[in-house]
Formats: sequence, structure tokens, C-alpha cells
Amino acid sequence: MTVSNVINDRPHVRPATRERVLEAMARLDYRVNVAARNLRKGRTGTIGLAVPEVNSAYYGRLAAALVAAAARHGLRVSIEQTGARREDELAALTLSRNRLYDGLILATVGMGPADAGLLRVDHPVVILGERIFGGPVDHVAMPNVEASAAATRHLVERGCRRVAILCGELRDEVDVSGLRHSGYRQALQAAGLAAGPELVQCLPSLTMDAGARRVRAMVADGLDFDGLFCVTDTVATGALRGLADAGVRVPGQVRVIGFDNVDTSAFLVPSLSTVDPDHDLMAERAVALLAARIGRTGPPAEQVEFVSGYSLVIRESTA
Amino acid sequence: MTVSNVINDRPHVRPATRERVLEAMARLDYRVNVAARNLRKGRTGTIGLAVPEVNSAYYGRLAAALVAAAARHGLRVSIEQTGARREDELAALTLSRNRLYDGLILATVGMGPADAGLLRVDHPVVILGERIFGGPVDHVAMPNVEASAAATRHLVERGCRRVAILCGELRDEVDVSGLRHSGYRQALQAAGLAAGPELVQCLPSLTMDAGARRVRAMVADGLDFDGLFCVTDTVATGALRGLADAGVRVPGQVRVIGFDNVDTSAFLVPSLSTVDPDHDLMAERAVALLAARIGRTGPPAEQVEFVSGYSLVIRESTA
DNA sequence: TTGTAGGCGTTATCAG
DNA sequence: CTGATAACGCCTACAA
Repeated sequence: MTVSNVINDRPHVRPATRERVLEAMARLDYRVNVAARNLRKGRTGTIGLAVPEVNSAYYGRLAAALVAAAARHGLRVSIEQTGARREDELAALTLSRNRLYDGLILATVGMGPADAGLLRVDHPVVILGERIFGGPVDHVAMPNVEASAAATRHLVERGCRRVAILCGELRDEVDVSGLRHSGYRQALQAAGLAAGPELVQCLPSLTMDAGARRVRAMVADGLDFDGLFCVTDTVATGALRGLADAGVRVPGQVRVIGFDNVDTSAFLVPSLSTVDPDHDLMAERAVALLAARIGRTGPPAEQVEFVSGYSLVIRESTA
Repeated sequence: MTVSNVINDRPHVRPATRERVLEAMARLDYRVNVAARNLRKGRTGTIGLAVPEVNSAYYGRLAAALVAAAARHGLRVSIEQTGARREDELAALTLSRNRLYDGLILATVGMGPADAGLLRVDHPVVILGERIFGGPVDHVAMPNVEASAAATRHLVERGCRRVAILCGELRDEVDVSGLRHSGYRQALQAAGLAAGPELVQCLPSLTMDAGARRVRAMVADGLDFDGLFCVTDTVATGALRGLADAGVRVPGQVRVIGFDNVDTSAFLVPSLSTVDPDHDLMAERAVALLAARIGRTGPPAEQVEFVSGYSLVIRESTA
């Protein structure tokens, strides 16, 4: 159709004809039907993003970066909230397989290493996070262990000798809590410091509220600690509040460091030292990997595993 | 096709036949093609959500609620980040008109009352926010003026006599800053208090950083104020930080109140008093309105204008 | 440079 | 209860 050529800005259309077409389109208030185009092309121009919750400092930040990166690649992003539930994560995979999306960026939180086989799908998927390390798909991760060790080391260098950690339940070694806890443990060991079990405080959920409650309890119980590594800034925010409630001075009596470098962290009182994992780079890489697979024809490319860098951001809470 | 009947769980299929179909589907690893279904049905099952930025405490919270509400209505949500730019907001409208989405929830921030005519489109749109009050579409808003007046009144009742406001540029009367500023002004007037121009502090952007800087400058300039109404919690968070930097005690010397009841507000030190506009209700209504229009055949329904309720959350910053 | 034919995968309609 | 047929709107290939 000549009309199609006009719509898609293709050459070989005489200016006069193009005008005539444009005029008719205007007159009829014509709109392309994207659904029909999608069917014909076998592409939708949309990728799925499955995260536990967009209303979280961390995933919100990441989602914003991913949407922006996708826009740069000419892709739209449809968001699926999985609530960190395994079945909802699998549901997102299914939708994607049904060609609703050209590809999927999946934050695996509920799924575990045992589910790696389910990822062996015939269409583009990029995993965000580390729970399914070494699975048969592209993978974008953070240097959790190294960065956590660096954060812990920082506390030690500032003179802390009794460093506690606030993490989630330690179910296995491959989730955020597991990895960051192991970095913490390595750093203490390397420094020749004890990491007694009383210093490892596992929360039922990684929320501000849980962090605040637990810290108050720790102080009330007379637990002896002078450093606190929180596995996320969200938990750290709660912890700072809890310490204030308990009348503990930060950094005077206890130094605190978080992980994620969430926007508010710089504005807390005291401002929160933290690990910055370069969200924008992670987002760009994730989208770039996906876009490459989407565009690809012929034999599938090798799986890529990208680990972002990190930097320590030192603020008042460890001054 | 009998196959179609099986896939869609329709009656009038003999069990034996159903089994045969299911078996074949499993054997062939068959997947429905959503693009084809969309074309045929004239629906995509997806609605668009156009907001300035998902990585903002307020829009992130709202987006999460909207995605959840949409899921309850059997709809997916595709996110468009407009950066509060008028042209990007219009672009979202166009995509929606192209039947990429069944409907659109649009936070008009860049568009103004002059653009109301552009909203006269023939397909479902719900406007979020108030910049295009009274336009030809459904509309979900907050009681900005009343709630701001209540917040200001609260400061006055706690004894503040010199109440300042931190808002954005006052370009017109219909954006967030304009409306909340006018509530502030009404409350002061009703209380018989002066609202000198020096108390109205307009920021270049509603960010934590801008809030912190401005507050430091206000104190450094020796501005006399004992109450501070911030038009968003984000700005208030920065303001609390700025006051701490300047050595001003909250609520001792200055009482502070925000607007939005963002998650972190309860955990700041001091915790932030604020206005809670019931995001979940707004989200539910917005999606319900859109879903009703999508499902509707026949003559278009009347435009609905829903204004959420609000509640004052009193915390330490105004104790 | 323009136009014609056909098919992408699904489902509504209606006949068997 | 099952199946044949046509059409949703677009684009690629090819023909004129």
C-alpha cells in the first residue's frame, strides 16, 4: 500500500501522492492500529518488567531507570508487580512467552535456584538480581558480596569492633540477605573480629518498621554493638529512627551504613553512609542485553552475566 | 474453533473433546498469541499510565497502587515517563488513541487549562491531578485547597504566628503549588495572620535538595518564621534536613508540616506531620472510572469528577 | 511509483 | 456440540 509507505516514511513516494494521502488521513481522522501492526510484525515494541513492588525506594529507582533506558531503545515498559511471590514471577514469564511482550526483565526474588530450569525459554529474558545465578539466561547483578565486605570494612576502619548486621531471614546463600551477610562475615573475619550470632539480626521483612523495632529491642536488651550494617537503605532508615528512639547517638555511639543509595539517604539526619551500585548502569545494561536478543536472528548468542560496579558513599552516619 | 472454546473455558464442549484439545496443546507446546487476540477483540487488556517520573515518592506510591488496582480489574499497566513535559504528555495521549492501550490515566503536569480541548478524544481517559479542571474527561483529584488550609490551620493552632510556605513557582492557580498555596493563604487570612511575601518561598523544583538549600538560606538571611508548610513531603524532607544544618530545632523553634504522607515521613527524625490524601482510594477510583468507560457501549457516560478525602497525620514535627 | 494479493492468529457467526 | 468461513488492520512481496 502506498499509504503504508507514507505512514512509515519510506522513500519512493511522489510528493504529490504523499500529500494526497496525508490529506485523506487528516480528513478521516485515521489512526494506525497498533494491535494489527503488532500481529503482522510479530513484535509489540513493549517489554515486561516484573518486580516485587514499584513503590519501594530501590525498585522504584530501578524501574524509573529501566523505563528511561527502554525509551532510548524505542521500547515501552509494562509493569507487573509480583509481590516477590514465586507464582507471580512465573506468571510474568508466561505472559511474555505468549508474545504479549517482546522480552522480559525479571527480578527473581520468590523464585530460587531450583527454578533455573523454568527459565530455559525460547524468548528474550534478562534476570535482575542473583537468586538464579548461572541460569540459562542473561543476568545483571550487583557485586553484593564485595560491596558488603567493603561497607563492613569501612565500619571497622572507623573503629567499630562490635559490628552487627540487620538482614532478612537467611534461608539460603543466594538472595540479597544471604549474599550481603556473607560479605559482612568475610570482612569481619579478615579483620580478626568476632561475628557472634547475637550480632546477626534477621528481620521478618526488609522494611523501615522492622528495622526500627528490632534496633529498639537490641538496645533494650543491652546488646553490645558499635557498628551496624543494614542490607538496604530502607532498613537503615528505620534503624536510624530506632536508634534515635532509644537515645543512642549516631555516629557517636553506633555507626550505621546502608546499601542502595536511595534518594532520601542523603537527607536523613544524620545522613546515611551507603553503597551505591550504579542503578543507571544496571538498567542500561539490562535493556541493552534484552534489546540485542530481541533484534537478533539466527543462532542465540551466549549468555551474558554483567556485574555492576559500586562505590562507597560516606556520610554523617559513619563520620 | 473448538480449540478456541477450550482455551477460553466456554461451555458446550464435550469433556472428551476438551481432553483431546488439551493434550494436543501440551504436545505442541502451543501458546496463544496475544497480539492476534488483541487485533480480533479490539482490546489490549492494557492501560497506559503517564506520570512525570515513577522514581518519586509520590508518583511511585501512586503507580504501585494503580498497578495493583488495575490488576484487580484484569488490566495491565504500561508506564510512560513524561518528565512533566507537555509534549510527552500529549504523546501518551496519541499512543493511547492508536489503540495501543484500552485507556489512559494521565497525570497532567506539563499540560495546562489551555490544552483542555486536546483531551476531547473519543476513547477512555482519566486525568489525575487538577491542572485541567473541568475538562471534557473524567477526573480524579485531591482536596488540595481544603487540605492545605487544614495543614496551615494546624500550625496556627499549635501556636505558630509566622507561617512560611515552601512551594514551586506560582505560574498559575491550577497546579499543585498554586492550589496548595491558596489553601495556605486562606487559612492564614481566616486566622487573622499576615502572609507577607517574604514568607512565600517559591522553589525552582520540588526536590529535597531545593528544600534544604532554601531553608538554610532563609535562616541565614534571618527570616523570622516559626511554622513551615511544605507543599510536598519530599520538599519537607529536605527542609527538615536544612533546618538541622542551620541548627534550628524542630518543633521547638519551627514546626513543619508536609503533604502526601510518603512512606519515609513516619521514620524521619523528627517524624513529619503531613496530609494523607488516601492514595489507594484515588487509584482505585481512577481505574474503576477507566474500566467502566472501557467496558461501556452505547452513549458515553457523563464526566465524573472525584475528589478524594484527606486526613491530617500529626507527628513530632508539629508536636 | 503505485496497486494487488495474501496471510499474521484469533474469534464471531452460523451451518452442519 | 463441532467445525467451516470470514474478518480484525497491517505489511511484505510482487506485479503492473
